[in-house]
Amino acid sequence: MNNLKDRVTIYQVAQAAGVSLATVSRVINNQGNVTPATRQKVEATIKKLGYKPSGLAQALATNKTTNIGVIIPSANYVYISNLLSGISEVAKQKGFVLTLFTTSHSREEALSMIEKVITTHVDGAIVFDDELGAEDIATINSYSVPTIVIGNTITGDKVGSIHFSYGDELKNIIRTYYKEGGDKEMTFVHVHDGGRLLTHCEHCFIEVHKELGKEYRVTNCDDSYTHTYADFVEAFKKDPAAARGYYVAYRDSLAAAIENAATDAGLAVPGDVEVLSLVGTKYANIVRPTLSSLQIDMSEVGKRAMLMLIDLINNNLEEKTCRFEAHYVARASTRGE
Amino acid sequence: MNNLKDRVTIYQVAQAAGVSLATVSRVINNQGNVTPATRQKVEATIKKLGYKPSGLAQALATNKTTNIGVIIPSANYVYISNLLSGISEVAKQKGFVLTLFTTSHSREEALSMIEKVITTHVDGAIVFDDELGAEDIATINSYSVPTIVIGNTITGDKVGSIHFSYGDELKNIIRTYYKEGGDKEMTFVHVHDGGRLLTHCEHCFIEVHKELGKEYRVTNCDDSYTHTYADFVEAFKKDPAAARGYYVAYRDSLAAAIENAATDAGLAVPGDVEVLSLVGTKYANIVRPTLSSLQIDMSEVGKRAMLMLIDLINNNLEEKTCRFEAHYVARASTRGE
DNA sequence: TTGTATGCGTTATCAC
DNA sequence: GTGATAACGCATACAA
Repeated sequence: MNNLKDRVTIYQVAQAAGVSLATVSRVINNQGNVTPATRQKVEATIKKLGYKPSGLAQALATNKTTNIGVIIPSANYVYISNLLSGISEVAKQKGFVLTLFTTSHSREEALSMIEKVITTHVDGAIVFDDELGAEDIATINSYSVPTIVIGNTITGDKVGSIHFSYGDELKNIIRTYYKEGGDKEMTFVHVHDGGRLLTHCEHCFIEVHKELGKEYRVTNCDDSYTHTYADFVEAFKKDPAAARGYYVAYRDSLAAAIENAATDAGLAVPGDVEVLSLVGTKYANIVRPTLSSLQIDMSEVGKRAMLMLIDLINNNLEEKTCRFEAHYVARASTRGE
Repeated sequence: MNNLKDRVTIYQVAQAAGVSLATVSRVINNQGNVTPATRQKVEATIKKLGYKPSGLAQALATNKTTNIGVIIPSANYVYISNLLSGISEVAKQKGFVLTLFTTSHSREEALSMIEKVITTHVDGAIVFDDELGAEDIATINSYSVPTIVIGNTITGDKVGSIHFSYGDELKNIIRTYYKEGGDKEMTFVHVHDGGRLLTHCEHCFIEVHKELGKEYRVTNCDDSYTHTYADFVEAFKKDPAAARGYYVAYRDSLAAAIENAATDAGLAVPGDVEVLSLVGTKYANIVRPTLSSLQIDMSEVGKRAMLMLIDLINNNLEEKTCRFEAHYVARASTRGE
């Protein structure tokens, strides 16, 4: 259990080099006021002893960890790892390190993770959890640790946010579809605990249908390719006539499950079945037929979030909120011209 | 910059509750020897003041962070996020937090990350970096921070390892292919900086071909779906006759690029072109034709790594090394019966 | 049961 | 230029 016991400390370096620990500290931090001679002497013994300063003690003394807390749902979706990858890239470049806190689509867990983030003493945090509401952001704000919330519009003194414009774009797609003669009934494929982005999209989906006076369906599916595929194959085979429709799915793999099910059930895509993926990734382009999708470059979102956070930490953040437009890419899974 | 300045300390709680800070500390850590009355009093003021203990100070005092350093290549491949997800799950369950260090397929960077891990004062580390060699593991070992290395067989006093049996299984596949009448020439699709796992596979690929006295090809491709797809489409269209072959690709998306290119160039899969993916994920089952692949459940690998690490930290690790078998799943992208 | 004193490994403010 | 010394926020052995 004494795994860190044999750690070389600054004091041992000082003793071995025959100087005071203050001098060693100066050498480490590249501060002036130290003779080249003694500097070399100290640096030599540092190398000899294999000394590495304790980030812990440094952080305690300076009140600065170079540590960013990242709260994300544990599910390993491609778009989340893209986000993480973007955050990570900028963080590394700017000298920060990421501490990961994963939640499982539950508001309570997200809140408890936020508390954990506080005790972990991070310089800032990036939160991507769909379950968080306004009052939760207020809680975060009250801790006064700089935070960027992704997928929300709420801001605060120490809280900035990035949100997505999925709803409007989805509405446009649907309006255009009917206007250009689309005649299939649309089905929104709902996922349990999909988060507020999905809820928002579903809300918009229903709204625009009511506005247009069109019929629509909402169906549930499991958040797994395999299950969804099996369920739809069964449904499609049981009643091919009823299968005909335009399906709006949350993610690529779910959308792919539906189009694969259709194809394997002998239905034509997009002839009989059209499919739209809301959160498209590079896989929208890999599966066949290629998936029409709404796309947001989550890696870019991650980079932006990290940059905003750094500004927020330095009290330099001008625009506290930032909007990412989802843009529609029509591919082969829907009709188009 | 004084973002943490207004943090409530244990001392303020003690003062507000009219007790000594030692008592507060006892309450926090649920130690006995404290009257229910004072306990309640302290807990009340903790809640009132919104006190959260500083993990930093705790770690410094106890010489224990509950922090695991994870070194992975920054590339956001699905199999890596699966690994991370597995690690994360067990870590959370066991009360550890993950600090992420990303590298970019360079040995130097991996080594510098290891140094960073040391200063970050983690309780243990999990390293998944294909570029690390034996001497590097020795370096890790010298810091005596418990470490699990994934993708390597080397161990040390404080170093355990998990390795994969890709090579043998790949050789079996190739031998079986020829034995059962497979007549296509095989091409190993090489990726620059693909890491030692890829190198190992390539080595085995060549070895078994020499053993069998068969011709083979090795070609380079870019580590990106889009580029690889474009390159292969061009090549396939230019010379469809030469295109005929069995291609061994590193990952699903690369393999998918090849089979999509073949299909789109008017070639039949697996009639004219057969494709095998070395590191299969769930996407092997989603793309069409489905991809024959070697599979290892990276999430399971992650879980196991974390469990081994915990044992290592507690000096309880019996088997310092562990082997994961890659198993072959024949799907529609290769001939089979 | 509770309080006091010391140490964890640094940085930073002083004197010298 | 260099060396004592006090923080940083907490845990803990020891004393009361």
